[in-house]
Amino acid sequence: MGTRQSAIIHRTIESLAGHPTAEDIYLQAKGELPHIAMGTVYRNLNAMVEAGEIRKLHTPEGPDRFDSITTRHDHLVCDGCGRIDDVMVDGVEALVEAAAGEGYRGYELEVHHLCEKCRAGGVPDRR
Amino acid sequence: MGTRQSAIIHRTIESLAGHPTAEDIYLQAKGELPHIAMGTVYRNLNAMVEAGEIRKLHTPEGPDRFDSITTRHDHLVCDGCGRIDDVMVDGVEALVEAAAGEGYRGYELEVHHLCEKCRAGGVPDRR
DNA sequence: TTAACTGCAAATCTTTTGCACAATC
DNA sequence: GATTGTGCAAAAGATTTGCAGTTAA
Repeated sequence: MGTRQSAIIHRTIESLAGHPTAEDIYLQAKGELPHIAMGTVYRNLNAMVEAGEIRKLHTPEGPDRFDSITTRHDHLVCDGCGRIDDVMVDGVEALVEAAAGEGYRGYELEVHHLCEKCRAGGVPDRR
Repeated sequence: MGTRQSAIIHRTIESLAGHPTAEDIYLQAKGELPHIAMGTVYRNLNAMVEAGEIRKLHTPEGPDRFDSITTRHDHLVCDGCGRIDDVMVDGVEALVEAAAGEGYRGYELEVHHLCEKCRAGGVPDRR
């Protein structure tokens, strides 16, 4: 079932907490398979997104991030350090569905805040 | 008050309906000022975003888009053709605020659907 | 005149792709 | 043996940036 690289990439994205970038995954995988190529990582990641196994997140600045949790959840983005946490905002779906009408397919909700660390450290927010 | 280019860029983004890309704005502005440079467009656009005069939208594929409407509103994205419309989903803010806690700064809600045209035309959705 | 802004082109960064070779079925 | 996937390197796409020259205050 699949190649060595594919297995490693699957395993890696599961093991990496948070929302790793393709490069995070690449570097991690390189530890196990030093000749693995960036292109291979992207190809596999994209295939997994296509298959609905993982999600791709687009960030304001910097590279895309990948999310191995595919159950319904939202994201809490720190405008200071860029850190992304998972969060659940209940009750949104009904509102959205009503507004979208026919053809509705889903939604993405991004909550912005300044995390505790950034508030404490006086980190200037980036937007 | 500002340069000729800045004025044109301001005017252009106001006049362009929808959610134009930097290139859309560049091409339009070129009509008035044939030597205007892409870098100038980006620099001005970024300054306007910084100043809170416009918003920047990140799209899954393709370049960023700019939105001259800064009042609270959400986006309805067609997964078929990529078209972005404005939409209002009321009642979300209270839910989000409660979930975010201290440090809350705002949210972005993207509703995905297949627009009428794409449903009729049998356009395969892109995600 | 000084400071801010522009045009141009090159650089950067992220992601994709062509192709010859290797691994899998 | 045929197909599918990989490594490598080059290409592509979007955005930023250095710098010399221009424009605005």
